[in-house]
Amino acid sequence: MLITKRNQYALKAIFELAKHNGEGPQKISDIAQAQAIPVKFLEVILNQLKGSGLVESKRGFYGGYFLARQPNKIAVGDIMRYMERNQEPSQCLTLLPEINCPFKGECAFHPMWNKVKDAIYKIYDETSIQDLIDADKKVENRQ
Amino acid sequence: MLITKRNQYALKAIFELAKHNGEGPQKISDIAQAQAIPVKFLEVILNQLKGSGLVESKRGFYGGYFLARQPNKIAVGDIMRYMERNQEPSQCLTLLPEINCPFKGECAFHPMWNKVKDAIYKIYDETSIQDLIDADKKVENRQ
DNA sequence: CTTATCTTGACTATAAGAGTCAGGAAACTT
DNA sequence: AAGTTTCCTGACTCTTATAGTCAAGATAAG
Repeated sequence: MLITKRNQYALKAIFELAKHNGEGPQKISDIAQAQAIPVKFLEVILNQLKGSGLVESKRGFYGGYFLARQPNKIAVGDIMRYMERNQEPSQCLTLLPEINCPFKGECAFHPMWNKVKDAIYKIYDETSIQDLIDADKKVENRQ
Repeated sequence: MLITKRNQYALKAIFELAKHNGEGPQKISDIAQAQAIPVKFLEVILNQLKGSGLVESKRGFYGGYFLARQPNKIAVGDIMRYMERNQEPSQCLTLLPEINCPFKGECAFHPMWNKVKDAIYKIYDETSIQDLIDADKKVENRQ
């Protein structure tokens, strides 16, 4: 599938943090519940996300996670790019099958794959977390 | 990954058929060799592709596969759309994780996913098999 | 009637992804 | 200082989509 669960969860977690931006650290368990993410899995993901510099954490009693920047300064593309870079097992899972191509840079399909990749990231980069929050509020009001 | 091997193979097979368009039926084994695809797997894929109406086949001695339309009348999007529709096991593999979204049509991410999907298919639909052939020729000339 | 080729459905294998477990380390509370 | 809450970490298992194979059958040409 285009977007792994892991990446979706990363996005949702940051979305949830943005919702409570300025309210101090948010607990993993709360984020997990709000976004329907398995707690233990989310621990792993958020911990991984710290490496991106997009989120920070605090341990102990009133600990939790919080955003390192304002939601309007975080693009979906920032998250996706980081998560794709950090796919451990192999590189075969990255957005496009560049590695599998037996003809490498010379293959006839490459230009098209690149266009696709660019088109996807154009949208990701145009969409900030704040935009998603705004969209979310609209949906809520409609109900 | 964004594009499964199966879908890549489907695209490559049709690309290969287009290269020899007008020369009569092409054998599966030849296509497989030219495009580095496991023969038995390609048998399955090409057979599946018949359902799309993009390719036709002929059995027996001088049998094989051939295109049902001219390469400039086949868009990559035609192939991709058909292959995505025919992913058997579950629908979770389709291009975007719509089914997995616990908030269905109301979720804040949906508009973005749809934009991404549209952007991808825009490129797929703008690219004909003939375009790929032309790109391929250019690469060959450069060498 | 023999050979080359596609046809078909069931089958197995692999690997990526999803998710868990158990224990450890920091920070706050009392 | 002791106890609780929370994040941290790495190794581990489970699931399932995807990849690929097998074997027997059908059709067309020579």
